[in-house]
Amino acid sequence: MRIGQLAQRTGTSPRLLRYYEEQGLLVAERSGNGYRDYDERYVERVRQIRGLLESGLPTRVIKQILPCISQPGAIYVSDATPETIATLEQERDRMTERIQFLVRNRNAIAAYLDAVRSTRSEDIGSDSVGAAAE
Amino acid sequence: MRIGQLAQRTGTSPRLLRYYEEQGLLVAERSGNGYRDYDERYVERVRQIRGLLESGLPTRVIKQILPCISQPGAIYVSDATPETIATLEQERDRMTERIQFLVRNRNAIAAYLDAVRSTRSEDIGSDSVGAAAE
DNA sequence: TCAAACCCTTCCATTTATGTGAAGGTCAAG
DNA sequence: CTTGACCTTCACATAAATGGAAGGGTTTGA
Repeated sequence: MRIGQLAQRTGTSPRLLRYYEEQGLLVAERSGNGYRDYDERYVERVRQIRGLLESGLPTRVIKQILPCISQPGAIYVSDATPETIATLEQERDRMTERIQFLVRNRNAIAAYLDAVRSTRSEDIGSDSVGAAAE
Repeated sequence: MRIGQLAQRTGTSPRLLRYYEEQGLLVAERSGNGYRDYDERYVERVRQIRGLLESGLPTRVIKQILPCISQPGAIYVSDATPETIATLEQERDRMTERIQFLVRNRNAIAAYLDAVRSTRSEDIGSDSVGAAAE
């Protein structure tokens, strides 16, 4: 598929996909006319890039971990240098920390919202106490 | 405590803490001489700011959610406008998505590392198969 | 007491990372 | 032969953070 369609299917823009290629994150094949040519797997790959970026990982790191987690089977296990492995272990641990941190804070927000809900319903009376729960 | 000490205890710099104050993220009390005066709770607050920023949340959002999750008891429940509540609900959900995404990818990395480990040990022989497991 | 270390504000410039806009040209299909 | 999608390239935008200088007050400890 061409760049426009991939952009559409991933909710991004052609511009952004070209930018990712420039950054070495998402290098496309080329068809005869010079157009970028993406196959189906690129859809998921773009989503992963977006997600990792939104989770605060820098492109430098994404570039390293993406080839390892894009392959369904661990076919490409061989091309892992010791440095890459070290990076991966480090990032795995960083992600674990980040997850714990986010869970704690998400729960704090949720708790606050619950508290607000009870306060509100106390203020108003006794109506709709459990309404609109998650 | 003064700004230098807070910086030291949070692994940041005075410069950054002043910057956060400028951004409305971390407004300090002032003692008589004009020096910023931080109490113990600011340590955790700084860590929360750092963590949320590293997790990809913009300052605009952090500014809104921080007052709600900093209070141990939900004392300050009252000063929540409907818009704030909407933001909080939205961010709670976004964080949930982010958590799920991170867990999936962290697990993918972990699985890859495990695969590498088995491959390596197959290559070498039968030694140290289950060593250094998480 | 006095110097070093710390603090203050303000201003301005720069860096890094992520992303967007637009100009000028090519390709393909109706 | 026009329209729309694509190409490259250069410039610009935004957010977070850093650095430094000017110019001046405060604390601390030798």
